[in-house]
Amino acid sequence: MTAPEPTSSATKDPRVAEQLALLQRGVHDLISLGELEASLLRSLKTGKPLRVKLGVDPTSASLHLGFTLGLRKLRQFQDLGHQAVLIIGDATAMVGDPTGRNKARPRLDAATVDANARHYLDQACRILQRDKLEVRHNGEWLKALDFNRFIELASRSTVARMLERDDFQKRWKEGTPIQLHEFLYPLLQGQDSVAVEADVELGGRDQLFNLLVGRDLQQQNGQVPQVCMTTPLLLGLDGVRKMSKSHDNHIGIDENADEIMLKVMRINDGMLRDWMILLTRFDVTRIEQLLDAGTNPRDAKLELGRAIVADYHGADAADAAAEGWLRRVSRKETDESVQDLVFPAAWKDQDMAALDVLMHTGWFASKGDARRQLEQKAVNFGTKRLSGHQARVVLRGGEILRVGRQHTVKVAFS
RNA sequence: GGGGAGAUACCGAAGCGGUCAAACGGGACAGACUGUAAAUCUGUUGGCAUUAGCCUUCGAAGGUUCGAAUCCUUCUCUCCCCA
Repeated sequence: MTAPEPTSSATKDPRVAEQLALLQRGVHDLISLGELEASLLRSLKTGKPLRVKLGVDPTSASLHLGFTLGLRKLRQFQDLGHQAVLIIGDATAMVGDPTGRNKARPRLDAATVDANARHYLDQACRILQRDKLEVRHNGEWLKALDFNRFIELASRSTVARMLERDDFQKRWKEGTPIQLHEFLYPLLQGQDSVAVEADVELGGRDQLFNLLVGRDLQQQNGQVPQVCMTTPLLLGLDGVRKMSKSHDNHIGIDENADEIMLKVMRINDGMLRDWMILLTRFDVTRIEQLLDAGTNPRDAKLELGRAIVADYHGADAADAAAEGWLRRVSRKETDESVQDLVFPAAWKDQDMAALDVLMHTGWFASKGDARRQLEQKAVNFGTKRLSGHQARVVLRGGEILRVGRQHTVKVAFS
């Protein structure tokens, strides 16, 4: 995390200073501060809002918190009266951004991209102000590139320049294939900046290279090169790697309130500061207070979870989720809000093999899997802990069935 | 165009004719411990079966053999070196 740099002494206008203070929070790279100041000042003088671009490739069906850093930053620009331009990379999604990959992204077909794009936009608008948002699909101009223009674009960079990149270099050394079209990706993204005449482009820190290409292309097209602003990479739930679907360490913004709360509570304490800076509007004093040795990290985390849930489900849901977590996880109380799981009516009051009951839940990939849970004393039924794969139970209705930390339901009948 | 190397379970990686459902590490899951975590310790980690055991898996398809992840043939994909 980069601490906010002091704004340069050249800043005379207090309104610019104010905008900068907000915009610099949770920013990793800023190319450059001076240019951003100048742009903000120019915008104030002319009354023309800055065009701030953020590109997302609809490569999967849903967004996770990692993606929201850029969206949140974009929202800040919106709040300051600037023009947010969200690029849906329907064309680039089919190329596949090589950034940070250790292998080529699978290329997607048009129908999938299309479906994803719609869903993305929906989710992005939970953070952005929809009515003030300009949404563009880059297929609009990229798919219209003719052969000459395309070759010209490809001539704007060199193989050596591409190979300088960490991700490519790693793949090269490891002997993982790099496909030719992957080299084109940064150029295409840069072309987007030209097409929408971006003043500022946002992206994750691993996108810096791509963002910088945009500057070059704009300059070659007689435009003022965009300011590049990157957000840090949000660490995933494992606390080691960046949040990513493929690492399965993500929190999806369409997950329900309790799930989000549960996951937030399980991040390790060391990640608290970053997450609060990046995912909440807590001011600095608040954050310091929550991180103070006198505060139980659990309570700080609960605040964080509440703030995150509130963004996507509202304040009431956030309070309920926090309460629920305290009851269920912290105090291990069973409560009324546990969901019913319906069993066949014929099973009522019957002496059953616990194994069959577990298989009915659909939580386990195989009987062996369920058997293991029983052997490992992971299964609680009512007030009893079951033990051994031959355990038997009698379902009467209303009992709480809990397996490990993941699953809790209340027994019901059809 | 020429020469070499390789494809093993979720991932990395051993194994090179039987003792292989396949070492080891990571991940994941469970239990103990805790402030929710993390760390640590313990256990589990193809399917079916109460045990014995049976079934399916080692890039794909064929073949050799009593027996193949291990040998042969063809195919697919990848990497490296030289042009």
